Amino acid sequence: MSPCQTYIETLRSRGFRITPQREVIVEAIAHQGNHINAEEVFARIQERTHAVNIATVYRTLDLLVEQGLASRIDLGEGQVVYATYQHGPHIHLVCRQCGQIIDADQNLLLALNEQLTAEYQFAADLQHISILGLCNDCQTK
Amino acid sequence: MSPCQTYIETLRSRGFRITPQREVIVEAIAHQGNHINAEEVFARIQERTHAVNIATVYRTLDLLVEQGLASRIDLGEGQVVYATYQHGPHIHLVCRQCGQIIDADQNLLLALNEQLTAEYQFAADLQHISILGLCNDCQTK
DNA sequence: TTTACTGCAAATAATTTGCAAAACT
DNA sequence: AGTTTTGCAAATTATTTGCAGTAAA
Repeated sequence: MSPCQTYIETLRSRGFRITPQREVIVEAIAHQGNHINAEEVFARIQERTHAVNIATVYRTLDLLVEQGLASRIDLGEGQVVYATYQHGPHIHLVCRQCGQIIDADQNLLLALNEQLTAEYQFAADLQHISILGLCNDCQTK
Repeated sequence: MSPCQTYIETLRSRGFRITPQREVIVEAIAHQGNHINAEEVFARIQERTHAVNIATVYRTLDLLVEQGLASRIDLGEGQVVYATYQHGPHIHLVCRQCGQIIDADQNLLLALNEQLTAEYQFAADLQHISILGLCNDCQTK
């Protein structure tokens, strides 16, 4: 079963109705291996059909996040992106200059996470970590 | 010389004009030892005088950030706060549930920062780091 | 048939901007 | 005096919401 079918079946099994809109939205986010924002999901769907409204895109993305099938990542500077859980956890390195997003291995966070737990009793949401800074190219400019 | 006088003098020495608005805004952000958002700066000033407009608050906060006297920290979930540099660098642990912000020692980041530099050539902006998660109280609820 | 879901357009919230008037230096 | 800065109100952007109609189950 393809990943998007799995998401659809999970929603159905939890009593949600499967509409054509939900199907194309799930397909759009699941096919994008990477993070994608709501407007991009909308634009991608519009290329083929105008049968989905932007409000429905937002509502469906919210549903996926609520149901634990996707995560919403706030990159800072007003950028919010979504990704399904098949796109595993990692650190988002966001370049303040060019906007590029580098995905870094989340293993780098293991030590930090342990310390946050031990010293601050804080359960960091590793799925959502993003760090602002300058990428290699933008440092020299 | 008090910290806010230092900020004012720095601005003056760089050729910016010192208006009463800028003085009260600098005072508001410098007195708050902690981070504060634009609306809070505005509200705090309004308690005494109505002589400052919200647009001016935003413009002055931007100026302080541009001039390297304060930092803008995007906490995620649409929350943006400001703090002067006398409030040193640290990690902001933001509770997704209750909104509480815990300031963690940035020394925890030193190892991570080295790895980001070595493996990704990424210069993380340590002044601006915030991590979403659940605080101790909200974990048990 | 029932009631969840969608489309539409209006509401919201936080921030930004254009422009003429006010005020630092 | 000359230019920077401010106030005001309108624009912007991303997202949310109310409500009546549509369509899954």
